[in-house]
Amino acid sequence: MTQPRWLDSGEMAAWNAFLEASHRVGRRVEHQLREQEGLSHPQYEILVWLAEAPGQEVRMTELATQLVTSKSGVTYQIGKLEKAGLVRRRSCPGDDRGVFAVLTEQGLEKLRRAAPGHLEAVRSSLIDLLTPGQLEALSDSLNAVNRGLGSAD
Amino acid sequence: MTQPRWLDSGEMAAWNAFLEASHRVGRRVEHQLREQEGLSHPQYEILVWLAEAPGQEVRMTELATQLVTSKSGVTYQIGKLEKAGLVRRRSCPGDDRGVFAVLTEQGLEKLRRAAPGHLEAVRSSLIDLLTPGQLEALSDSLNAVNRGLGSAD
DNA sequence: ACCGGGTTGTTCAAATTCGAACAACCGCTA
DNA sequence: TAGCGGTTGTTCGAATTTGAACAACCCGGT
Repeated sequence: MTQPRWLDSGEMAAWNAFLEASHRVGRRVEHQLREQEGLSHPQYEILVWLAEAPGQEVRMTELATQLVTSKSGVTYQIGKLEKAGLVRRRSCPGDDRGVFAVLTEQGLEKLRRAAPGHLEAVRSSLIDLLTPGQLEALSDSLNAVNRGLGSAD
Repeated sequence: MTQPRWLDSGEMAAWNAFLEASHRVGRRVEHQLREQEGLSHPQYEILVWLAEAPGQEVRMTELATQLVTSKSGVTYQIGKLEKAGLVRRRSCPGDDRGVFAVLTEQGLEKLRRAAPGHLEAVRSSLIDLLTPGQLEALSDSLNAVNRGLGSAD
């Protein structure tokens, strides 16, 4: 460890803004989904990823990677969604270890019903608070961050 | 509810980038603190807020507001920090309901030791991945978001 | 066919988070 | 001073998350 590399006031402000925004936005989105749709945000995200995947199915580990969460977390949430009939499990042909999470018809229906309210929450919590230029700049910056962190896990 | 206001591809990309960055950055920072300093991120944040406050003390509810978390969450974490000797509680003169969380000498020491590694993690997870221009743009955008959400809780 | 290293998904215990409920208290008003 | 709406911090149970440990499996080299 060499000299500590402190953050200047601008860098610190950016970090604090990032932290605060993460919490505030995450909180609002989770509340909306929970109260109006009876879904947690992780659950909703799973439904989205499944709906967009070919065959509406994704392997458990790939789901964990995409959602940036733990494997056990995915096991837990898929269990919940399965009990609710929104998702089912399918063993993976050609790999006895593998498990596909598959979106059910009910799951797709649930997603369709939940989407408008969720998107409205995303708008009011983030999108509509920014000018088009700000939004684009935000997107660019965060994409750079994600590119930087995606490789070095 | 009127017509659903869908997100265009740019808006959706921004939202996904925000979600992914929140998870990736939060995860890295939490890991670093946990592994190298034995602190959770919420705990570290509490120490920072206390250190910066006049008298190194903050009321419980104010702490919850600043950290954008729940009151019971603060009660829990302060309990942990108190057991570790990093924080102590002080009843609030003039308001028997009130409780101050006070940073101890040990707590300040802990913060001083933990800060360099934490800041290095913040750098490698966010700051150093962006150009100065990108960082400023990010800061501006997120500040706008926080201003928008700060009032309408 | 058989190892040996790597992968996959689950289980488990521990830690954390949240909101609702609660008791105690504050300040203001009649 | 008695009452009442609002605030404060804690407690409680339920839900969620995590990593480590694990059993089962895959695959390439021998």
